Amino acid sequence: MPGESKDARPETPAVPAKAGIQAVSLEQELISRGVRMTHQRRLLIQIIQTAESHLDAIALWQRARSQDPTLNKVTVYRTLAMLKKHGLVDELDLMHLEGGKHFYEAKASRDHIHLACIKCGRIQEFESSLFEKLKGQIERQRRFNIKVVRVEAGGYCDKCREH
Amino acid sequence: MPGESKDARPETPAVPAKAGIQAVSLEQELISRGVRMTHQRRLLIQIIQTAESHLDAIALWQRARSQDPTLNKVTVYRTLAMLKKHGLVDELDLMHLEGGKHFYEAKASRDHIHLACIKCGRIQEFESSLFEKLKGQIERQRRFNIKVVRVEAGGYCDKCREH
DNA sequence: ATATGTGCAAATCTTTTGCAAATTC
DNA sequence: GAATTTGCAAAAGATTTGCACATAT
Repeated sequence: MPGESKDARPETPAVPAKAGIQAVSLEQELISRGVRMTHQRRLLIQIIQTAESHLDAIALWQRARSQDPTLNKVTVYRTLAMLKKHGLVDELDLMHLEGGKHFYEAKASRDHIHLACIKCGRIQEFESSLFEKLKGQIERQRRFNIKVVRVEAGGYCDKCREH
Repeated sequence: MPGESKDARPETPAVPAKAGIQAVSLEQELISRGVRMTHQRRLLIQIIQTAESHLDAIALWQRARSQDPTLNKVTVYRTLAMLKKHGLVDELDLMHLEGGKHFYEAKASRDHIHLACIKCGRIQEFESSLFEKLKGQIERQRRFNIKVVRVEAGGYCDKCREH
């Protein structure tokens, strides 16, 4: 399983996704990159693309199993690793509100921030041009070539604010 | 066989020692909050405060053990949970360059961004007033009461940039 | 035909839990 | 002395690996 993991750092650095891969094109995108398509992969990426919330590996597996009961958990991890390597999904922690789980979402056209309410657990998304500016500042000032960014905030949402 | 031993990437370069809450005051802070002090806790917070890099639970445990060989790993996890509960440490993932580990640092006086190089593994810190503005924008526009924020970027550092 | 992906079982790693003994206030 | 914390052993989760078999191109 070359390129997948054993070593923490991917031996082949992730291929960056150009910002903005449309929902429909994930499969096409993979094919164009020479990735072999299997029905397991098709099923998994379809679920990821249409999920209404952020799924962790097990949740994704459970949904996939309802369509194909033989699909193995390991295949889910391997597929996620492959998508990550291609920069087609973002991996989130959502402030560890649910322990050490990792959550996934199809790479959005524009980076967004995740706001996790520590009281009710709701996850909101937030886009901002300031965020884009901030990225530009980092790239310029540090000459750092950003491939992925993650911003997560934990706190109280409007409905749960303490007075 | 816990620890950094199996990690292939060179030891992460030093990151400036944290001094958000002054070295001496973490213990005072805990005491003032009615937290019972034990020599285990004193040892652990001293290590966290003086660490030159971000430590995960096992790395912290190994350092502590060299001072007190009887200190149990479980105590490390429990102490970290306690510090997190009091908001005295920040928990980081550093873009999962090292798998699912969580890293800790004493809460700094000013939030900063972590830049993780996906090639050499170096972690840089970055402060910016744009970041402060962004937080303000989130709080106002979403009426979201931020308690913790984490910004992490993965990419190529100035020394590892491609081309 | 052949490289690549999958399922299965087992291994790793990280973190959590139950409980008796030790420690702090 | 009562409440809290620790160590130890064991459990629980999450993710990875080795290998024979199945599948895609």
